[in-house]
Amino acid sequence: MPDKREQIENAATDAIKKSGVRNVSFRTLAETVGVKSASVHYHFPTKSDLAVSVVDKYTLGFSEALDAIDRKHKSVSSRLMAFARIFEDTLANGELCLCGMMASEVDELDQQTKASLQRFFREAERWLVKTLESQPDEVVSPLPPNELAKILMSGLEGAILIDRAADGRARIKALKSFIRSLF
Amino acid sequence: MPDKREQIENAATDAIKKSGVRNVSFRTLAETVGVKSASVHYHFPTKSDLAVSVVDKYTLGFSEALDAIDRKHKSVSSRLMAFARIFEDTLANGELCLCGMMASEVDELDQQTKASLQRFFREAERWLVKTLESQPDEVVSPLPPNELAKILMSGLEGAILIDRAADGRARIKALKSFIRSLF
DNA sequence: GACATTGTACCTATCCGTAGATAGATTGCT
DNA sequence: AGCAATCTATCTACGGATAGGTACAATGTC
Repeated sequence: MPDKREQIENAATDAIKKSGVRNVSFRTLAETVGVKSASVHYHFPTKSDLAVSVVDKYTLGFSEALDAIDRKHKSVSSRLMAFARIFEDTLANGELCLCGMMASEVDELDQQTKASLQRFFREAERWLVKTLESQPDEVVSPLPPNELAKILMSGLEGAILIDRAADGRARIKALKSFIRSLF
Repeated sequence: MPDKREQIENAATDAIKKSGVRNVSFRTLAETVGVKSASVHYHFPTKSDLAVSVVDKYTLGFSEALDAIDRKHKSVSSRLMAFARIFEDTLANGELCLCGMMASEVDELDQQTKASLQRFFREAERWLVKTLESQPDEVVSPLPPNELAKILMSGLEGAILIDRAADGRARIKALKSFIRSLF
């Protein structure tokens, strides 16, 4: 059993992916991990502290997943498909990408949390650009890697957003078709 | 000055586009239009009633905007660019598409509201398919209209979601490049 | 035309639940 | 003894929702 602190972070991550920061309460979080809400405040004095920790941890985990993709897959196309599969799995869990969800709440986030959030998208897109540039001849598209990366990221975030609301997975499938069409 | 009822709907629409249904309160809404919260409950007994009305009204307005596009633009490419511009304008206002925002809250919506929400995406994508099929030779893509429509819709929803969080408009621009690349 | 009835659109006041946050006592490990 | 982690108890705030009342216009009836 990990630290209570870590359990709280994990519970918060799950809850936020399902219904956002606003819907996560210290009380519910506390019940989930079996402590009192005051104890949650001990580890994370304010909700903002919790949000920043959760985003940073998520970004780290995402980054590690990308490293794992680089190790397991060698072609650009299989790397991109593996990238898409991360989103597909998230959708299968009835969740959104944590940062996609929090992006919808950006109006209510403080500067620190927002900065962490922006870092997530920057890093994800940076990996996509790096991947697309690694084998320039492999990709057949008139669009530069820089723009393709943003199209893919936006498309995948939007796909799970809509598919989840529509109780389907037609959009994530379409995004995978799009990736295949690039090769 | 329109009906109070309509004023309430409009105020709710604006507020939801900025920070979601959860963040809209009967009290704030009432203050915005200059009545008491009980009066808002008079027009919309529950929050769900309000949400359904707002989504349906938004869908109607969106549909009318698409009709206007059909009247003003004749080529597929200019129609799609005009479609993208709807999202671009929304982003410029610091807002999300009302239904994109509500899609992120789908866990907390009741069945009626969810059904209305799904109708919005169905209709928007139906227009895209119809538009893409209207001049099959004009579009150069190996992907079927059906999938292209979902890619475009997901991409645009995701683009404004991320761009708003990132204080930029790079992603909506990339989506417009994508549309141009289809011709 | 006059009077009673009903409906519309608001009001004041209040209920009950939940939110984030804090103070201060308690426990338990080293 | 001292520090970390947790507790109990409580505060203030705001949330949706409801009860019950008022003013006034519309409608129906004699």
